[in-house]
Amino acid sequence: MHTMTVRHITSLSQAPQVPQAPDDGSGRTLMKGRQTKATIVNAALGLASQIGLEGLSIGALAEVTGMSKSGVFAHFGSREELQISVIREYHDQFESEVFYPALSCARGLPRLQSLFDNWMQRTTTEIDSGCIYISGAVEFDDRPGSVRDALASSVNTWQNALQRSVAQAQDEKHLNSKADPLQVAFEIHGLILALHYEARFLRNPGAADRARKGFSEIVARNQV
Amino acid sequence: MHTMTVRHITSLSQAPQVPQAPDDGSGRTLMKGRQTKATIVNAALGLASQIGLEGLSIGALAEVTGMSKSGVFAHFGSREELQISVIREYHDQFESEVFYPALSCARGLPRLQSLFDNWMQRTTTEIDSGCIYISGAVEFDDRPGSVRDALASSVNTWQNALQRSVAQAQDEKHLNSKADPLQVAFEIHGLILALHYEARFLRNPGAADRARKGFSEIVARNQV
DNA sequence: TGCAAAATAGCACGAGCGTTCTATTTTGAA
DNA sequence: TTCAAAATAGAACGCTCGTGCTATTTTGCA
Repeated sequence: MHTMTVRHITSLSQAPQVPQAPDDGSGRTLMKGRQTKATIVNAALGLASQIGLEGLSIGALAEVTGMSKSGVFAHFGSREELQISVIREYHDQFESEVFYPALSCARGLPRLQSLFDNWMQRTTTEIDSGCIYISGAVEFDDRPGSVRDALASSVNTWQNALQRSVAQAQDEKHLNSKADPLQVAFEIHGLILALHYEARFLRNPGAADRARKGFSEIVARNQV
Repeated sequence: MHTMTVRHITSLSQAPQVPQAPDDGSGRTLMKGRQTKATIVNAALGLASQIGLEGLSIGALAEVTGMSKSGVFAHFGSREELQISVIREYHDQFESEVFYPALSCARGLPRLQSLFDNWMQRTTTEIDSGCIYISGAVEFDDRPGSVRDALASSVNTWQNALQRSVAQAQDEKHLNSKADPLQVAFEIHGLILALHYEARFLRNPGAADRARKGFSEIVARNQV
């Protein structure tokens, strides 16, 4: 039927593609699509935490959010873009739960201790929920592409922040100047990974205490 | 039709299960199915190391071995049983590459050092190939079932062996009797996990050296 | 050498996947 | 209140998956 509706052929310089800024907080001028997308990404993060970024499926996501598959899909254009959105969301949450709060502690050892405490707090939560920095690493460790790149970049940002904090503790003479920030960060990372592995997979009790003990030993060994 | 052969993974020497002993070496009396199954399991282990136990597909396995899907399938009866066979094979290889060779070193610190060296050697290889004890942990950390059980049981066997070796080093007065074997094993495990994560996923150079350095620090701290 | 049993192949099934195309509903500025 | 644009739904596609059936080939003792 009357399919030949003549399209309005406008000029090549189109109207703004992503129509005006949503101005997130104040309600109005915020297009509904943005909030829906945020809802989807949050649901996706919850799903991906448990079953992994690779286990994430648009069908399951549609069911959880009460939308249609194509409705969900349209917000991302591809599964990869959805996965990247999830990584970005996790990155933001990690930053605001672990990194930023520690900035209110004094440079040096206090801040390093705070970074570790916050990280422990987050990891303890993730014993139940799962962690996409850990599961994603094994899912994408030899699967090149934009998802892997986004994940690695995000993890690297955090690792660098941790290493900087160790170096600052050296500057403040809280830690021995002979210590190697890369070495210290490596060992701390190992404690977190072992905690996640032994508590979440093996369900061994006491893993959190061992991680904390390990951290204090690392600090003690590298103190001036 | 299918007899459930739930074999005990933790036993050191497993008796041949169903039809009479294959007498592996000499050719005769060795049913062809057994060698084919061994071929499949080996191919499956290679595949699973790279893409994970969950990524393992019977179709891909059939292609790799030049068989039909149903031909491959018939040897296992289910995908789960195939995954468990792979875990068993990995367990055996790990035992004979990491655990048994260390038994020729003297009880105590020499044997513990040998266990760690062999483990490092194996993990270094797995930076390229992948490790199903690590990838499997995140794939099955909240997916109950026989695959998870087999994996956890296998990992626990190794953890116990490691802890025993630490305790023996205390008996031999090589390590401080105040040390906690669980704590020491936890920290060593963390070093291996960090090595795998940072070398395989992040492609950071120098991770192996940092793991070795970490081990020697743990030993030094717990020495009498 | 014969022949049951074991091993393997061929085929089809139902389900779930990401994605595309088109139609419909909803939105929000003019 | 109007109406183009944005958001969402619906249906269909080609694909791969694990698994179940039935045929065919191969094996290895009698």
